[in-house]
Amino acid sequence: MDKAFDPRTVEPRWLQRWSELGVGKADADSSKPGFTIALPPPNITGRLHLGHAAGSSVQDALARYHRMRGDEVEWCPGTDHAAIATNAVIERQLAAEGTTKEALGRAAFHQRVDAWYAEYGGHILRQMRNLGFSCDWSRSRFTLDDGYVRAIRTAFKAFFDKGLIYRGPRIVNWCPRCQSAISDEEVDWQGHTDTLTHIAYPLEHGGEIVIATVRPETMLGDTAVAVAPGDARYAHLVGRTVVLPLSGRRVPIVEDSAVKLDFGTGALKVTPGHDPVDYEIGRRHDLPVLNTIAADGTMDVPELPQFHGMPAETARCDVTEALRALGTIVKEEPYEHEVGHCDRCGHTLEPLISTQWWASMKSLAEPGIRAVEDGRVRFHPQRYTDTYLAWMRNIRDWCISRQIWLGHAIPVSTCANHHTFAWIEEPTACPECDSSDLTADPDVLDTWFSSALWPFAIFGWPDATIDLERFYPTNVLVTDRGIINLWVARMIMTGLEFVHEVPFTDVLITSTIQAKDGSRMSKSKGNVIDPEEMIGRYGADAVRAWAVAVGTSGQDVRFDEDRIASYQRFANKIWNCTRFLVGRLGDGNGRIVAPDEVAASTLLPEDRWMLARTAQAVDAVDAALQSYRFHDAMDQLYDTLWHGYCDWYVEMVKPRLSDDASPESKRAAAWTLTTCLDVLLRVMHPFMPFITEECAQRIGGAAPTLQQREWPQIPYSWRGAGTSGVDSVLDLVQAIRAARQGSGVRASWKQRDTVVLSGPVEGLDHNDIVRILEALDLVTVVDDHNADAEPIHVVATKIGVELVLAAAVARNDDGRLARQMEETERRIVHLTGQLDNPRFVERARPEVVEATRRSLQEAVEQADALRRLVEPSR
RNA sequence: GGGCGGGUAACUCAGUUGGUCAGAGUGCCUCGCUUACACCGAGGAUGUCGCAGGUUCGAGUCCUGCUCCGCCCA
Repeated sequence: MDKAFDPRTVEPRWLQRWSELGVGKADADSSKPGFTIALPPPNITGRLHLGHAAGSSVQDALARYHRMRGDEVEWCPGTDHAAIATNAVIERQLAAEGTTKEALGRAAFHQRVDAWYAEYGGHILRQMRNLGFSCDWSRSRFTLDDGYVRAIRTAFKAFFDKGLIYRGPRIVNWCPRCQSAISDEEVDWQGHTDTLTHIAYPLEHGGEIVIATVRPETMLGDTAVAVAPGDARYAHLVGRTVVLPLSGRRVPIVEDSAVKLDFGTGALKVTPGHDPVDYEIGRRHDLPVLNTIAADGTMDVPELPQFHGMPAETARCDVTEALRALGTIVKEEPYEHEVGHCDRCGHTLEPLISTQWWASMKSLAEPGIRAVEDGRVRFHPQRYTDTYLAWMRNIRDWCISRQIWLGHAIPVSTCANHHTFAWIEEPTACPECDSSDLTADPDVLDTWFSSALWPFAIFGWPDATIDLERFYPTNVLVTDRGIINLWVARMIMTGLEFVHEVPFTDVLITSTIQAKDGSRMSKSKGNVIDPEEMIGRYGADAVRAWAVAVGTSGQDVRFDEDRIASYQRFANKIWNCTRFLVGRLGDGNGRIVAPDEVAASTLLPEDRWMLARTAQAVDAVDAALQSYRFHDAMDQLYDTLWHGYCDWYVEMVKPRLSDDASPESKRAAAWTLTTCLDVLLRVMHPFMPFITEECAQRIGGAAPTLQQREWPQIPYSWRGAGTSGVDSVLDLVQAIRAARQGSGVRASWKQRDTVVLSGPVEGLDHNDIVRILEALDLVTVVDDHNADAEPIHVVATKIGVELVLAAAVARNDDGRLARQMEETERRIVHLTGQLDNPRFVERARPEVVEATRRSLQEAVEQADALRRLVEPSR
């Protein structure tokens, strides 16, 4: 084995092996319990980013864990057609070529799209395969697959026939660049500093009312001025008429509770055609709706030719100037607010009235709310339940149509006799009047409509397939909190509606990885971290372990490359302790000769100590994964392998592996070393699959992959075997080391020091203590020290010693004992105070009081030991 | 404006029902290249757990207010 772990030579070997063994492929006929994860489908033309890598690491850990637990695991991958994004790319290409999609025609446009998919599509899944994620690649799905299209049309038609889908004019978020409506959930709000302009609107018959707005250009579409009900400043004006500057139109002053008293002047210009709040006000007061901005974002005011056709942003300045010329600008002040941008292309959105298809959500939301309220779906961390419920309880109808060409056509046609109907198979005649003069709807569906069907559409719904029966509902959904409403909620609603079962029982929300400075990672800021680069630098295991440890706390985390590096070192540690066993217990061919199990009676206390620690780690991992606390699991494994196994156990046991050790003791040590490493490798495998495979392979008799090994079953005998005695000796070792260093002895001085034990350790006989002490440190335990040697006194938790340094150094009491004494006494005072308080003894739980008493006793014992050592010798 | 979350060692973060919970990793200081590992080992220093109140025998841990920073929704 090489001196250091090199992921670049190890990883490719296992990628190939897993692929040959078909590790991810699920058998729908298996009789094992099922465990299913639907991979949140990434954009087919996308590239893997850190968030994907982190989320996939978590899913892979779950998948690998459950395979080892004996479940039939289906982790179904796939991709999403990302209509708006891809549509935008193609349109940009066309524009660069000096043409448009309209000039090209639909057929040619779709050819362009197919060519684009062929060239860039699926790259992200290939990246995932190359990183060893154990998805079931044989079941990979794409939202434009034929079967998937049928699922979408089936769902659409079911909604349509139930009257849950309707078409009508409403105010929408319109992207003038994409030329399409955008749903509320896809609006990217960005902070802007604009100008809040106060404008005096003259009243008919004299007087004025001053309104404040950040969008003066929309005043051309004002159809009212609103004030808050009961606002004393304006109550006398309600019902009067405003004469709008520039257009001269007469509009009423109304009262509406949407108006905020303390915002601006307390008087609001109402533009129902171009502001969602105003739209609602307009509905309540039956105001006319004027469209003064066209779909391309230019002013549509033919009656005012000086503004007509200019971009709205330009018009904002020009209108302000025109008003200034009229002398009606009262005040202009800077104003910070949030402005909606298109999620996909970044363009500023323009709220405007548009005729769209809508899905009525209220009746679908109710079962979805109940499913979460009664715990059929659980969010982790739990608090996201509130995010979900708040949105569901205030749900609004969903704009499902998009005016782009790419995507699923809205499966609706209208015949010459104005019969409108939804269909699954493309129709040739109207089902009502048999007319063959049909017009198909030109719009396409929101991509999220198809995503909403993901957990069952991937398994063949609407057909009653074996896969659907076997794998639905899925168990866990691992995703980002940003799409709880956009996606998770909708999957729950459609799952309940169409398959009558929740689509998953647990939703695990992963952390958002921020840039080092806490800002959001984004391509435009250029602060994006490429996961493949990190993997190249530190190895896949390091990146995975980091992602799993850091990515499930439910808290945002700042990217910290050093943290990944620390897991690289951990992988190296795993490698090297395996290398140690291969060196000492190997067959000469790089494999460990697995010793036969030894009789329990031959195990020494330190062997039982290691078995117990290993058992504890396995239990902790199981418990942690039960509640998705991956961080705890990783911490436990890191600590047990590095500090328990490598730092302590391997060091304790080294002398027993030499040729002059007793064969029985050597066998016990060899068996314990091998067995514990094997167990730890298996338990670490879900988190660090490559290094664990590579090392486990070197322990004789292993299966072709750890994925075919069982999750360790810990024998009862491993647990609870009294190990506190060993811990006490280890404390003592640390104390001796500290004392020696505190005395200024050079560490390189290799003469053995002498130790005189001051008392027994429970559960250990004298030989045990001597063996462990002498194995871990350059000391010899003797009955008594030389009378003229001056000892250093050392006290650990339960045991004290006199340490005689072999090196003739001047005593350099650094005040260690005095500090220790002080600390212990402080502790005694604190604990005594607590126990002297009758209210504590009365009210605290008995086990707490008991624990406190024990602590006090230990402290007193330690103080005694300190005194015994210090005082008589002075 | 409404809601949620965060402010714990120099840095990045853990702290599951209030009672050894003041931790880890990194960094820093001292020492050591001892045949598993310098991607290492041994030892060490560092925190009035954002601020102010309150509940409690006892509070990073619960409640209230304030403050700063994120996110979601309007």
